[in-house]
This record gives sequence, C-alpha cells and structure tokens, in this order.
Amino acid sequence: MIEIYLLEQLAAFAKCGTLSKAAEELLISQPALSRSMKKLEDELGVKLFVRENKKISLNETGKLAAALARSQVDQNREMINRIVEFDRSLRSIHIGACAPQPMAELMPILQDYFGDMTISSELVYGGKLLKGLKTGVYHLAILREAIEDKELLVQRYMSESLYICVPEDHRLAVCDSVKFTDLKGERFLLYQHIGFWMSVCEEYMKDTTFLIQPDRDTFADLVANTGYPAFASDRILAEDYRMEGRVFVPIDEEKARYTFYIACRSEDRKKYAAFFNSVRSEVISK
Amino acid sequence: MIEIYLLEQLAAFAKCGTLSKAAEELLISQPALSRSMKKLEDELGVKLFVRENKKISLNETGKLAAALARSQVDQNREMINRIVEFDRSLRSIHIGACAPQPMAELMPILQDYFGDMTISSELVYGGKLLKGLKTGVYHLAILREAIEDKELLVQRYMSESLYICVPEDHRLAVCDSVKFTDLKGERFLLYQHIGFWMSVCEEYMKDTTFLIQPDRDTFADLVANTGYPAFASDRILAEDYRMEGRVFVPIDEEKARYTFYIACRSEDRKKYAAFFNSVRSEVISK
DNA sequence: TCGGATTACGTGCACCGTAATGATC
DNA sequence: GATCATTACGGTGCACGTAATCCGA
Repeated sequence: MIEIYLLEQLAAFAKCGTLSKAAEELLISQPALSRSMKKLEDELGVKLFVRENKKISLNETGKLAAALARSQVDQNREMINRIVEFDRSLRSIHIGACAPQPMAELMPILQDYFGDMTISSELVYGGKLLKGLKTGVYHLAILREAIEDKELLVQRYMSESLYICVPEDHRLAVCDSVKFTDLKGERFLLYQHIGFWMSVCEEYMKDTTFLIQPDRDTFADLVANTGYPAFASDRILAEDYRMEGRVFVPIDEEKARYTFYIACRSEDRKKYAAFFNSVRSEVISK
Repeated sequence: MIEIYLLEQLAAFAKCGTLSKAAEELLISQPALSRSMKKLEDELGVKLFVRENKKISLNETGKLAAALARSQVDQNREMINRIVEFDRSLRSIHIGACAPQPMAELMPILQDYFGDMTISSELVYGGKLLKGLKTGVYHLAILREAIEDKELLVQRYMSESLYICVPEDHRLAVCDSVKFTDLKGERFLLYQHIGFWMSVCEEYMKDTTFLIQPDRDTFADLVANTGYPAFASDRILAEDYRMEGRVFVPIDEEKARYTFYIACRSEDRKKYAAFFNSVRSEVISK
C-alpha cells in the first residue's frame, strides 16, 4: 500500500519538474522530498527516475506512476468532498421554490419540524427546479403544478392571488379589481427576487415599464415614498399587512392566481410524511 | 488528504463489524484501531460512527465513507500492480509462437540482441496469439501467415517441413517420402507441446493413434527405446541432429510444410527494426 | 559560484502496544 | 466474569529540518 502523501509528492514533482520547486510548493524541504521519492521507488520495487548528477527526471515508468498518482490524489479529494457533502445533506433540508411567498410561509413550519437541521431555500422555477428535486439538489420543492410522477410525492399546499398596491389617489385605487391591461403604460415597482412571477410579468404585462429592484430595502423604501404601484397578494394581506396611504386592489386574471404544491422524492416519503400532513391540515384550516 | 492506511482500517472495520475483529485482521491492537477511527472522523470533520456504550457501528455517512474507502484501497492496489507490471514489460520481451521450432531458434538471437532483458515465450496459436500481440500480452509473435494489418509489422522468418523419424527396420524406413495416409493405423509418439501442429494432426491424421507425451524426457526416452515413429523436421535435421538406429523420411504433404512469420506491433517498429533485419539476413544466408 | 540533488545527523511527533478503565450482557 | 470499546501511559520509528557535501553549468 502506498500512502497518499507520497503520491501527492510524486504528482507535485511531475508538475514542477525539479525537486526544489516541488518541495517549495509542498511546503517541505528539498531533502525530505528527495527521500520520499527514494522511498516510493523502494516500496514499489521499481525505478521511477533517471538521476544524472545534478538532474533528476521521470523515466517511462515514473511518468505512468505520476499520472496514476495524480488520479489517486484527485480521487482522494473527491472522496472527502463526497463524504462531507453527504453528511451535510443529512443535516440539512434545501428547498427550491418557484415563488417567495409560499416559501416564506413554509420556512417557520419546517424549522418547527426539523429543529436540529439547517434549512435553506432557493428561488428557482421551471425545469431546473424539477431536475434539482430529482437529482437531490433540493430535498423539497414548491411547484405551481400537481406533477404526476411516481418518483415524486406531490401535495397541494396553498393558493395565492396577486393584488396591486397603489396610493390612495391613484387612478386605479377606486377600482374593485384590475386587469393586466389596466397597467399598460404605467411605471411599476418590481422586486427582483419573485421567482416565476417574473416570467408572468414578462409574458402578460409587456406594455408596463418595470422598475426592477434587486435590493429589498430599496424596494420597500420606494413603495413607501413614491407614487408607483407595486404587487401584493392575498397571502401578504392575510398577515395583517397594512400600509399608510395605500390601498390594495385584486387583479382579476387567471394568470394572477396560482395554486402551489409541495413535493419531495418518493424515497424520502417517511422523512417528510408527518410534515406534509401538518401542512395539509394548515391549508384546510384556512 | 486522508492517508490510505486509515481507509484500509475503515474498510476492514466495515467488513468485520467490530473493532476487535478488524484489529485482529489488520494485525494491530484494538486501541490503535479505535484511535484511528477517531482520527478519521477528526480529519473529515464528520461523524462516521454511532457509539452506544460497548458497541460501535457505522452511521449512514460512515457506510458511504467505508464504500468509498474500499474503492480507494482497491484502486491503490491496482495502481501498484499497473506500475510494477509496466516496469516489467519494459524490461522483458514476451513472445507468442505457434510452433516450438521457430521459437527455439529465435530465442538465442533475441537474447543476443536484448541481453539485459528477460525473454519469455509461450506456445499459442490462432486468434489468441493475434489478439495477445495486439493487446500487448506478447511483444513479438511467430505466425504461420503473413497477416496484412497496418497495426502490425510482419516479416517472413523461416520455413519448416515435417519428417517422420522411424527405426531402421520400420516398414516406412525405405521410402523416399511418406503421406499422412501412410501412417494410418500406426501408433505414433507425439510430444504434447507442439503448438499448432497438434491441430494439423487432429485434422489430417484422424486414423493414426497418437501416444501423447506431456513430458519432454519421457518422450525422448520413448523415441529412443521403442519402435514407434515420431515427428522430426528439416530444421531439426539441419542442426546435425542424429539418432542411432533411426532414419528420417520427409512427409510429402502441403500441410506438413509451413512458412513462419515474425510480427510486432507497428508502434514498436523502432525497438525491433534492427532485430528484424538481422533475422531476415539469417534467413537469406540459408 | 550558484542551483539542484544527495547524504549525514539530530529531533519531535505521531502512531503503536500494554495496561487499566468503563460498560453492557 | 466475558466481551468490546475507550482512556492512559510510555516507547519507538519515521518523516522532518538543518547542515554539509557533491556535482555540473
């Protein structure tokens, strides 16, 4: 058995060409490296180097050995990564969500259920979300369709309807409801990280000018202190959300109302069964 | 970087189930193994075991780690084998030959040319020989066809014609030549290790009873001390081979005469060019 | 004389084994 | 008490660094 540190040193020498440079890179002394290479030849029972006075270099066998050594070192690193990564995956739940509101509502419930685990989330939608769920990038996903897939366990979670939030004196403030076309030509404040809603805006509100805000605080400030309209939703209003001098008007469009579903892999069914049940009853209670 | 000896110990524990048994197998003490496993967890920064008082076992991460460790250890062994094997292949020439005589004649010439190398040979014929040459099992091959293949360098080497060797008083001793059918019903001594000639016997001399001898000395003894016929060849006779009370009669058959070719891979052309030339001139000189 | 490899020598750490301890059956 | 794991302790081998040496440009 040849220890990894020797292989690492051989690979470094193969890369650097001289013992001195390799030793420097390895943060060991030149004599130490010289001895190591000798030891390597010893343990293999094979010559790996041609030594001609002041110069040392790899022979054919040495070149092969160096290539194999490098591969072995890489695999060692890869192994460590996989172990650490796997361990972390056991102590964490990573959620991919297509929209921020259902994600925000889910997080505290998850934290209740899996108190000792790290909960992390990511806004992502479309094929990437589904693929990520299946490949294990995400343990849970919040979807906007009830995908039928025997690899997945999918359950209805909640619905959300978009509102607009406008100043009291805005021309739309008096409406009972609005259509997307009512916002034609408007300047409209839009927070950047809203998941798939962004694609809804791009598709159905082409004639509205969006002032996209990547920063949460800046966005909130602009909503509070300018006359531009912005989005809200029934779920946000249900949280007793109020705003001085602003009124909320529902958007009467099919594409402004979505039902969200929560999904995990079938193989994780046991782990999440109780949690899924708990979420279902919360939905029913509303 | 995790050293191999730790991985080996982890793999052994995974196999044995208890530290004590694994320690015994590894020829180290139980405390040493206990410490090693702790060190492994330390270096990975990850728990690999569940320790419940007198029992220790792998957790999920540990199982993954053990599997990866085993693979790493196997690869390390495999690497060593490949290096040693490659080194040996550089210092040795292995010949596959379809017949013993051309092989026997080639060996001393080869030894002259490559005095510092180990020359070894093997009797083998048909597809196995050709495949072995191409895959590197054999560095050189003695064939009985001039194969056309751009991967190979093939050159005419020598011819051999079979004789029979019979006692002076044998009924065939007076013939100028014999046919295979003349040996019908005969008992015939046959040395076992004669390469493709064996297949010639089986195909064209079905009605001759062969007394097959796996041992060289026994065969020679029987030829000298019994009245049974045996094979010889023009090449053997050319070596001043004589035998008290025996006469040699040529076999007049197409299938009793072969031309042999010597072959190497094209990529080895440089290495064997001079040697091939030398063989060619020797053939011409005869 | 400088740069690069090897040899010589002393040192300290890390791994080891023995022995003792803990813990469960 | 037997078995299995961990802790404690003392020893040793081995890989290291420093220093010296060798050798060729």
